[in-house]
Amino acid sequence: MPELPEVETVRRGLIAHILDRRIERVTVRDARLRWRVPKSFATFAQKRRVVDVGRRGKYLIIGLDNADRILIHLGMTGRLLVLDVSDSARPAQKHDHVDLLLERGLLLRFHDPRRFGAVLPWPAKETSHPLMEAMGPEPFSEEFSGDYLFNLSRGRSAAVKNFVMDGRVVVGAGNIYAAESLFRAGIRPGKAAGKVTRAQFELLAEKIREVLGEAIEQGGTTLRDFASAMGEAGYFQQKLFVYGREAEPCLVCKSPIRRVVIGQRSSYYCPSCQS
DNA sequence: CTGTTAACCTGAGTGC
DNA sequence: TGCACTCAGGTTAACA
Repeated sequence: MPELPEVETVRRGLIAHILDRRIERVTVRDARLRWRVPKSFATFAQKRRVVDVGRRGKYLIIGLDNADRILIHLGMTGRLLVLDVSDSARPAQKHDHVDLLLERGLLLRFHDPRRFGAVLPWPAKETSHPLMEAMGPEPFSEEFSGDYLFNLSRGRSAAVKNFVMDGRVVVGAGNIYAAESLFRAGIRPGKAAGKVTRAQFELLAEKIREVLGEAIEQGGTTLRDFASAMGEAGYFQQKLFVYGREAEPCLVCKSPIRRVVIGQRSSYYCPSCQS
């Protein structure tokens, strides 16, 4: 479900609710996520106060008062729900895998039908986390630029769409936003990364930032089940030019949008606007 | 090193 | 209704 804008939307939603609250109790109903939630997790998180809600790529990083951190990844279908215990006190539903009961009657609940997500401890004594070591730059960082993409892509035969979706190249561009960025930059998704010109990468880097930025402003893209922490839908889907629009007319030139599979993922593009 | 593929898992939708 | 099949916002591990 979530690419960078959705994770950022969740992060912003969480800040208002969980910051400065103590974690009273942790319940792990099903530890079988992308990686097992370790047995030690409850002890690790309990009695700690939340002092920060950060993000790196698509990972949420919940900072605790002893400098330990909780890593959360939403995978494809993960959701984090902020529930008011006193008013709803809903019993756990199917796929409600992890609960963090916070002080003053708030419940942070991790729900994930496909279990591609993750909830992991990240102890303070471990400076870097193995899952983040090889991670590429944030799209809004100085480091990320057309030159950066150009230099890194020389000699690479992989499709440019796979290239920008590779988290080691740049974080945050998933299947939707990669397609939308490539459309706005006028580049076909299947084009070899090594054949994309410097000028094209300059435009692409700009469009990636533009698309991600607009999506964050719109509260993310809601296709099936994305909702912010408070259950609000995102609205960026109304601004999608190509994603999920196979055979529909291009919003710019009316040519039918094409769908092709690249790297096992559906890829959408306009054969006339993109070359 | 680069590139490709299978795999992890459940649910929704479609066509017969 | 039921069944078989395809597809889905992510990422890693294993292979060539």
